[in-house]
Amino acid sequence: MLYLFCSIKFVNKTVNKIRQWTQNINFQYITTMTKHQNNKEMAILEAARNEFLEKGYDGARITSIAKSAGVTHAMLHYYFKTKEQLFTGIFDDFIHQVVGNMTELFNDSDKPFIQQVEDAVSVHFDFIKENPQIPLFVIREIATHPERIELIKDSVASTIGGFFGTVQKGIDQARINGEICDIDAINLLFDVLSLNAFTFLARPIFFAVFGRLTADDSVFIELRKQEILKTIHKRLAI
Amino acid sequence: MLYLFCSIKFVNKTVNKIRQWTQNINFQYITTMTKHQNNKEMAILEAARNEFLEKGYDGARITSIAKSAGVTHAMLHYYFKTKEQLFTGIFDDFIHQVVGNMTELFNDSDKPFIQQVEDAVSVHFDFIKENPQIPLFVIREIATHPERIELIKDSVASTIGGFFGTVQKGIDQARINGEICDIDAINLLFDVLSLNAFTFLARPIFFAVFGRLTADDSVFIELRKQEILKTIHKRLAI
DNA sequence: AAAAATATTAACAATTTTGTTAGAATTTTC
DNA sequence: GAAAATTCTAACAAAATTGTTAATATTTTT
Repeated sequence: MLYLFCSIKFVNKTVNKIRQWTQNINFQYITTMTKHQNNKEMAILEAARNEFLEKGYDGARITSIAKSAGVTHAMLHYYFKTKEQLFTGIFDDFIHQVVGNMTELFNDSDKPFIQQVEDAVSVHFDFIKENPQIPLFVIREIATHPERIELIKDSVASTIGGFFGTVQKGIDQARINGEICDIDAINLLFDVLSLNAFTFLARPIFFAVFGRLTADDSVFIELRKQEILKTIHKRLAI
Repeated sequence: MLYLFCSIKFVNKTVNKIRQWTQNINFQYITTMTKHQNNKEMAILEAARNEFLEKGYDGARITSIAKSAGVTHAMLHYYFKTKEQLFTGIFDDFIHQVVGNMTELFNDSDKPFIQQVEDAVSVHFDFIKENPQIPLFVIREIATHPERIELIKDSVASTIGGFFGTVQKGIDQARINGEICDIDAINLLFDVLSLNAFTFLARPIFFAVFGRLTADDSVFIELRKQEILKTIHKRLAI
């Protein structure tokens, strides 16, 4: 769960031992932290995750996070030097979770390509359904602080790049087999991402306006999923 | 442009004359403000609009707005009592702009329904292209402050409700004519909104990751538009 | 031109928010 | 069990942020 991320406390500890402190130590190459090794630190991370997801960086409050975690805010500054640093770790974590989920969507199988795509759409939809705040979180933070994406650009680009290549190969082969019509990988994936993510981006507004018309939140979400599967299916069909 | 909105100064002025001050005076029924009537007030509104669009309510700063507008922040509090009040006016304005644009998408014509839809998709896409920050702005503010939608819920719901009815009638008739396949208005409009809005929601991320692959921002945007038109067309085709 | 209304400024103030520090308490290491 | 490292607390502090106020300048009305 926690990629590229460990606390200042952990770095300090490590550094005390190995005596190699630098300000910009590369977190990636330090052994990842054992979970539940430290209750308070984990409580802070959990609280910070929720606070940042819900309110974004600008709306989040260090004191509010500390209160949720059941610690003083001085404690929070002890484990994580600044708000920015606490945020960066959590942000990187989400980015890798999103990218990781995407790149695992296609698993080699003998199924027809159109079926593989539908499976991927379904898995992706369910992932966002389980993590409905992530799309807005990522979009909002990149939009308000564009410089943040620089930190992860290269690592993400290569991962995603390979993934797009895989999908494009699948498309090319399916085209040769006469299974699908013409489309390129980027547009197909952008369509899927748009339809799936926007369902949950717009949900609060939709239910504020149309709540009285629809029986139930989950009923509408399931209807959207079926509609998206149909839309993508028809987009690929010859 | 400015719906349901006038400044405290203007209300004060009006109230001084008509001697009918109440705290919750209904702005809607006060004569709308003449543009350019007051340079400083307009400069504040313009600056606030940009600041809120760019940074959201939580990230926006009264002093920053005042500086952009070339006035002291005391001046800003003179025209608009609080940050919240300044924001509310601008927010309402955006909501009505978005809803207004949507409800004007379908104009009665003799064209085949599928062509009417494609025209609407194109107009809607271009609207967001001209106002690319609005979708994130609205989604973000509703997500972080859900109570705000209550202020406009009823007025918006009825407007949108009527619009959905119009679209549904068009669908029903086109179905009878054998022009399109089965779909309901809400899903169709949600599809269009998803594909169009997400293009611009994801653009900063997309270009951070894939910028090097694509020649130009505007080229990609145009490609997306064509892809969306194709996707909606195939979704409706029998 | 006098009076009234409106616009503007500068200084002040309350609160929030992030961050620090010195020292005490606890745990770990030797 | 002594020394060292660490965890933790309470109080402090600096800066940012929103908002107020009293006095002054300007414009509008009569």
